[in-house]
Amino acid sequence: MGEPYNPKEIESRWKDFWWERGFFRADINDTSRKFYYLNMFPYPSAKPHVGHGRNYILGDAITRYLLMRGYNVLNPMGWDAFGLPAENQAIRHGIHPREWTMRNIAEFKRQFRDWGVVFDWDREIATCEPEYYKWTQWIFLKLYENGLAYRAEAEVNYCPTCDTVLANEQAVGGRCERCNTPVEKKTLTQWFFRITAYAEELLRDLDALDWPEHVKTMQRNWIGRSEGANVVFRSERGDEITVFTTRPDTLWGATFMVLAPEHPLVEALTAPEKRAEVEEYKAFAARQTEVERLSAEREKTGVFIGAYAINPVNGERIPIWIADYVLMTYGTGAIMAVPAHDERDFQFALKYGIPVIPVIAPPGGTAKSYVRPGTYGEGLLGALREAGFAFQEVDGALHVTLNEEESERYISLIQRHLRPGSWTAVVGKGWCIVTPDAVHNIGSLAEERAALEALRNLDPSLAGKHTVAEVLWDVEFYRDLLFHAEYGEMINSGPLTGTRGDVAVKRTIEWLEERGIGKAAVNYRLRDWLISRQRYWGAPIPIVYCDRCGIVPVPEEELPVLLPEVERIGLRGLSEIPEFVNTTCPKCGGPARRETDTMDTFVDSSWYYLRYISPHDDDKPFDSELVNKWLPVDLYVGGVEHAILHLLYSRFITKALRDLGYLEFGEPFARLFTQGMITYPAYWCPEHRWIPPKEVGEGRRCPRCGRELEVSVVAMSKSKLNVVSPDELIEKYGADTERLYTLFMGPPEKEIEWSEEGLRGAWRFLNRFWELLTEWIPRVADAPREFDPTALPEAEKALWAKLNETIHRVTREFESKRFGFNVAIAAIMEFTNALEDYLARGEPNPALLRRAIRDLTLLISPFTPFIAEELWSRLGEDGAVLEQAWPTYDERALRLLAVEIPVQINGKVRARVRLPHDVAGDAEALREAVLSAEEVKRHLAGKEIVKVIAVPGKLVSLVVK
RNA sequence: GCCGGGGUGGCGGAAUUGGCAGACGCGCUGGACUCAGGAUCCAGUGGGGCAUAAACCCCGUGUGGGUUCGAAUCCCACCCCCGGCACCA
Repeated sequence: MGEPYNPKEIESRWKDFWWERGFFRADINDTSRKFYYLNMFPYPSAKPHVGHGRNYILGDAITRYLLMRGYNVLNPMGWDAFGLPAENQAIRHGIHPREWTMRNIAEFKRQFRDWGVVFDWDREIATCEPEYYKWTQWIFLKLYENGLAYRAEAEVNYCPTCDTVLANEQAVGGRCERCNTPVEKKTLTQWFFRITAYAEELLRDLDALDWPEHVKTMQRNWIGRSEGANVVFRSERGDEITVFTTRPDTLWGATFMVLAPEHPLVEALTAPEKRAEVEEYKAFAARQTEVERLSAEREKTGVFIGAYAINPVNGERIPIWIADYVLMTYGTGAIMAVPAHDERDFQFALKYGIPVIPVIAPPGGTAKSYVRPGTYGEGLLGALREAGFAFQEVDGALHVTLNEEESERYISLIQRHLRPGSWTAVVGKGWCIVTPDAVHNIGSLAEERAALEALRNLDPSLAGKHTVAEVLWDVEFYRDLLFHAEYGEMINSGPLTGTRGDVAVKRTIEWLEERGIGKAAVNYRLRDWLISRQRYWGAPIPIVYCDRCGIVPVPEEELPVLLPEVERIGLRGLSEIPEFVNTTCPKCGGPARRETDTMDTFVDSSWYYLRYISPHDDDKPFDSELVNKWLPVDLYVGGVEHAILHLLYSRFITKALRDLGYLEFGEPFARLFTQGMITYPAYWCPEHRWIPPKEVGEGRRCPRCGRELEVSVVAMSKSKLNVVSPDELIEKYGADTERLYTLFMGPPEKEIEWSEEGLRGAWRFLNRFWELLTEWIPRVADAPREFDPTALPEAEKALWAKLNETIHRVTREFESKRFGFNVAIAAIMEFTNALEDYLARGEPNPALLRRAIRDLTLLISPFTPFIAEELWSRLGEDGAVLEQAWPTYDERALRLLAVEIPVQINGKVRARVRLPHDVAGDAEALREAVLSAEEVKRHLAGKEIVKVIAVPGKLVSLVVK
C-alpha cells in the first residue's frame, strides 16, 4: 500500500508555486508561438460557487496543456466591475460600491488560488478603475467623433425596478433581463451607438467564425435581415407613404394600408370625424406594455383613420388604418396589407370587413367548389361523374375538388345545372362567384364589390356580409384556400399576371424600379444600441451640455471624467450630485452641465480583451501593434447567456475601431466555446421563499412550516440559495477532486446537475491513484529510462500499447473542438485500472513502469495539477510539470500486439480470432487466417461462402448460404 | 410558425466518424470490514431465453421504411425533447 492521500497538505505546498515560477506570465513581445486563451471575465458578485469553477477549471486545464505543448499562452483575468448589484448593495447598506466590489474581487482571487487556477495576474484589470474607464470614455469619444455615437429621442425600454433604461437586447420578451420586471415604454432622449451601421457585416462575418452553430444562429436571428422592396404609395392628398415589403409580388392584392399608431403622418392624414377615435386608439396602444403586446394569440385591433391611399401599381384606392401590430421601429412603420397572402392581414381584414383579393395561385393547383343543398338540378351528379370531376356529397351539399385545368370546364357545367337564383363559387387559382348566367371573378376591388352586390341580390341572407371573403369563410370547405403565404404564379396582377412564383419577387422589383415607384430594400431587426443608464456605478458619458455651444464632448486630455466620491449614493445616480453636474464648457468656458448618465456595462466589456495586451498603458487604450499580433483571441470561453449581448457588442466595437484605424482585424474572437451551466435543485416554500437544499429534510418539506416544497433543478444562483460552495468541498476532498469531477461530469458545453455522489467517485479515484503511484514510485526510482518495447513479453506490450492509446485519447480531446475531458479522464481511469491489474500480476518491468507512471502523471496534470506536481517531484525528474513536454503517442506501440478480429457471419458476430498485427493488417492474409481458423470453420460447416469482406485491422464479414 | 441542436441502460454519458453498442463514472444488488455506516474494499449489473456451470441463442441506440456484407452513425418520412426568434410586414 502507498501513502494515504492528504490533499490539504499537498495542495498547500503547490498553491503559489506555478505563479511564483512565472509559468503563467506571457511573454507579450514574442508572438511566434502565441496563444491567446480567454475566459469571459466575471462580474464579481459575492462568492464564487462550483458553477463558476467549471468555466475557469476548464480554461486552466487547457492553458496547462498548451504550456506543455510549448505555446506562449496569454491567459489573463479581470473584473467586469461596474454594475447594478454593487450599486443596489450600496443604496441598501450604505457601503460604497467600490468597497463591495473590491471585497468580492479579493474573494474570487482567493478562490482561484485554492482551485489551482492561475492567470497572468500582471495583466489584471477592473473596469471600474479610472485607469480603465478613462479608455471606455475615450472609445465613446471616438465613436462620437465619427458619427457612431449619437443622442436621440426614442421610445425606449425602462425598467422601473432597476430605475434605468435598457438596451433592446436587455429587454427579453418585454421583461428586464436582470430582474424580470415588465419594462415600460418611455420616450426619452438618450445616447445610442450606431450598431445598425454594421448590421450587414455583423451578419456576413459570422460565416467565417469558428463558433458554435447555435450561437451564430442566435446572432443571425437577432440581426434579422430581410430582403424585399420599398414601395411608395401616396395618400389621396399626395403625401408619400413608403412601405417595406418582403412580398412585392403580392402588391396587386393590397386592399388596405396600416400605419403604426405612432407614425408621423397619422396626425395629418386623419379625417376630422375620425380624430377622436384615432386619438383614443393611439392612447390605448401607448398604454400597452411590451409584455401585453407580445402576448400570443392576442386579437388584432385597429381603427380606420378616414383617409385613403393609392396603390401605385394599379391605382386602387385603399383605406388607411392604424394598428399596433405594425411597429414604428421596424421598416418604415407602414405596411401594405395583403390579406389574401399574409395571415395577420387576413385576420384583420376578416375582422374589419375589408375585401380580400387573391393575387398568387395557391400551391398544388387545387380548386374547390361548394354547391349548397337544393341549389342544383337532378342531373348534376350524373353530369359531374360523366365529366370526371371528383366530388363528395355531404348532407345534400356537394364538395367538388378540381385541379387547375378543370375550373373552366366545371364552371360551364355547373352553370347549366344551377337552379335560377342560386350561386356557387370556385376558389383556387383566383376566386369566382358563379350564377346561372354570370361569372364574377374577384380580381380587383371593383369586381369584388360587384360580386358582393350580385350575391346580396340573389340571397337576402347575405345582406349583413361586408366582403366576399366573409361569405366564403362561412363555408368550412373553402377555408384552407382563402389565405396562403406561399410563392406561386401571379394572378390578377395586371401586366405581371402569369409570372412564375420562383421569379415573381425579382421581376416585380425590376418592374417597380423601371417605373420609379419602388426599389429593392433590405431591412434589419437589429436596432441601435442604447447605452445610457441613469445610474451611478458606471463609466460617466464624457459629454457636457452648454447653453451656448450645445453638446460638447469632453476633450481627450481631460479624461477620465471621474465618478464623484460621495457619502451616499441615491436613486437618481449622478444627477443628484450638483458638484458633478455643474461644470464649465470646455469650448467657451461658460457654465455648463455634465451628462449624468453612465454607460451600459456592456460597453466596458466590449473592449476589455484589447486592454489585456497593455493593461497599464497611460497613453492609449491599447498598443495597436501588439494587439494586431495577439488578436483575434484564439479561444474564447464563456457561457451561452452572452450569445447575443456581449458577443455582438464586442464584434461591433472591434469593427468600429478597425474602421477608425486602430485595429487591423474585424472579429475579436476567432473561436468560441460556450460551456454549460451547473444546475442544482432549488426548493421553494410559498411562505418562506427559497430554502437551502441542506435544510430540506425527508419528504421535501419546509424545515420551518412543514409545507411541501416545490423543487426545480436550475442554474446555481445566490438568489435561489442553491449554490454549492467550493470551500467545504476543498476542505473535505481537496481542489483536485473538485477539478476532476467538474471536468468528468459531462461534456463541458452541456448543462449538468451537480452531484455529491459523483464528486465522491472522483475522490475515490484520486485516492486509488495516489496510493498506487506512491506505492510504486520508490521502487522505480533507479529504473532505467530507456527500454525496447519490441523486446517486451506480451503482457508488457499490452500495457505499453494501452499507455500509448491513452496518450492518444487524452491528447485528442485537447485538440478537438469539444474539450470532452469526461472522455479524456475516462481514458486515464481505464489506464489506471489496467496498471493496477498489471501490477497485481507480479513483478513489473521497472523501466516500463517508470515510463507509465511518468506519462500518467503528465497526462493527468492539466486536470489535477496539485497531485501531479507532488508525484512528479517524488519521481525524481527534473523541473516542474509545466516544464515538461506533453507526452507523445507512438503509433508503433499498437502494432506490437496481437489483435482480436471479430468475424461476422451474415451480419452477426459469431467468432473472434486473435491474429498478429501484420496478419490482421493485410487483407489477403487476414482473409486466409480467418477462413482457416477452427472456430470459424465450426460456424461454416455445411454452408456455402458467397462473399468475404476483410477489412484490415478491423473485422472480417462473411456472407454464407 | 421559422431557425438551430438533440433523442443510446435506472442516471451522466462513451463508441477512433460505416466495422464487437453501452467505455468511464454514478446509482442499484450481493458480499467483506464494522458497535454502526450515508465511509471504504470486492463482485455483479441493457432486456429476455436456456441453465449446475461453462457456453449458447434472441431482442436492443425515438418510430417506420431504405441503402449496405455490415447502420447509433448515411438517405427518406414521421414523432418527441431542448435552445433561440417570433404581430419584424
